[in-house]
Amino acid sequence: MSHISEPTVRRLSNYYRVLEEVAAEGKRMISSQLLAEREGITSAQVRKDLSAFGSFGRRGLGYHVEHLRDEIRALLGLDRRWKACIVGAGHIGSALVSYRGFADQGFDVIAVFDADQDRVGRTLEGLVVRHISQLGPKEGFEIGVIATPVRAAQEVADALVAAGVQGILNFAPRKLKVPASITLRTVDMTMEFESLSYALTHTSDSGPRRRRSAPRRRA
Amino acid sequence: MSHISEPTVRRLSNYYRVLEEVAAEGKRMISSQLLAEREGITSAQVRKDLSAFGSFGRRGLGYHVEHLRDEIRALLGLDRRWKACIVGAGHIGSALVSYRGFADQGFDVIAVFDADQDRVGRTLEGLVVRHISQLGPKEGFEIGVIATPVRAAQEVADALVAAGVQGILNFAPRKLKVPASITLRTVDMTMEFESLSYALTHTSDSGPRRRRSAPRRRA
DNA sequence: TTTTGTGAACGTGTTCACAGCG
DNA sequence: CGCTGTGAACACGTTCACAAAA
Repeated sequence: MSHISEPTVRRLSNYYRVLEEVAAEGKRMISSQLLAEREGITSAQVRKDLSAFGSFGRRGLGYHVEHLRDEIRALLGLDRRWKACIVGAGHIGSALVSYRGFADQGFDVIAVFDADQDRVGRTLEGLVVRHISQLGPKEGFEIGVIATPVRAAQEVADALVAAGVQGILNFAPRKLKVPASITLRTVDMTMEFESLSYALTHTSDSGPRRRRSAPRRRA
Repeated sequence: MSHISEPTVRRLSNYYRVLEEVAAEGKRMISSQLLAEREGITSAQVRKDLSAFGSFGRRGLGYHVEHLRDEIRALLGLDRRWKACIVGAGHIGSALVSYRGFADQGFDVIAVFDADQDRVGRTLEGLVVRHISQLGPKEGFEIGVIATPVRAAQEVADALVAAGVQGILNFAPRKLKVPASITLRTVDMTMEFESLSYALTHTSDSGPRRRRSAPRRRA
């Protein structure tokens, strides 16, 4: 199974959700063609992705829905739970603590930290917000979630690494530096806003109006 | 400037943030090399990206920080404001209404909708939550943000399109169908969780433990 | 016949390396 | 000399097309 590309893992995530739906609909088998249609991709892509992990299908029949779903669940590591903490009890941090999807995917949020004394001591979903200085290796956090303002993000990342986490989910719009042994995923909403803004500016109405002078051509 | 790839636009977003920082530090010029280092990419990538839009640099000197920052701001369409509404006043929706980054990037959230009568009438950041049935074309929303549970997402997307939005920012973990003329960007946290879970499962400790029986080889 | 699994062909995005210009 | 702008080379991911299996 050598090396798996990032896009493949992301699509695996999608297949998993589709398979859950299809299983709920009671379908027993599904072809790569049908899976592909739900995702808006080609059937060859689906087969390539899946074949990177093994031979899950049966020629002439397709894939067994529940079996494939369970295989993918295991591949994604969703058949176990992770001990997670959230740093930052502001708007986003609070929303994340309450977010059902976290628990559903196997993330147990067992602590919330913040640097602001006004927030320390408050209760969020049954968890008392603790001061960031209490973040340490004793509680065995495996995953840390960064939901702080940008300026604090790198410092918090360092603290999480020192506390022994293996993975970090970063919601601050900044590229963070972590040791190679730590897995980092960043959810950068700012980038999505700007990508949307770009697309809206450069489609339909009036096009990419050039400010000042005439359009230059390259030599 | 023909066609610009999605990755290029995303990096433009990053360059913009770096340039804001560098400008604040008082630096006048910056080379593609230095810009690249901050992003962890190659200098050739930076030059290729920028040259797709014009010749912003000076050979032997580099790029003028403030000038380049302003050019990119205009390219991303950040030199204007967008009228936006948020649908879903739950945890995530509430967090987004309060999110500073929205306003900073030129998004003016001027309305919040929800389907739940218990939430309708509440106030979020000075905005009264209104019932989803009031979502219509009269207020001239240009961008709609979906912050509802998955099951409502497609229906809300349809309603936003009917209300005349040009772009949709979707926070529900589902691939939505919208007309080709509408720009859709999805922030799928679930996918990031799962990608993180995958990475953690397949690195370091014990590797990708195979459940049941021996690994099959392909024929 | 249907549909998978996969080598080969293709296309797209990244990196190299250097000509060109300040 | 320093650094940009860019064609050419390269790497990587997607799609094609078909042999193999049910």
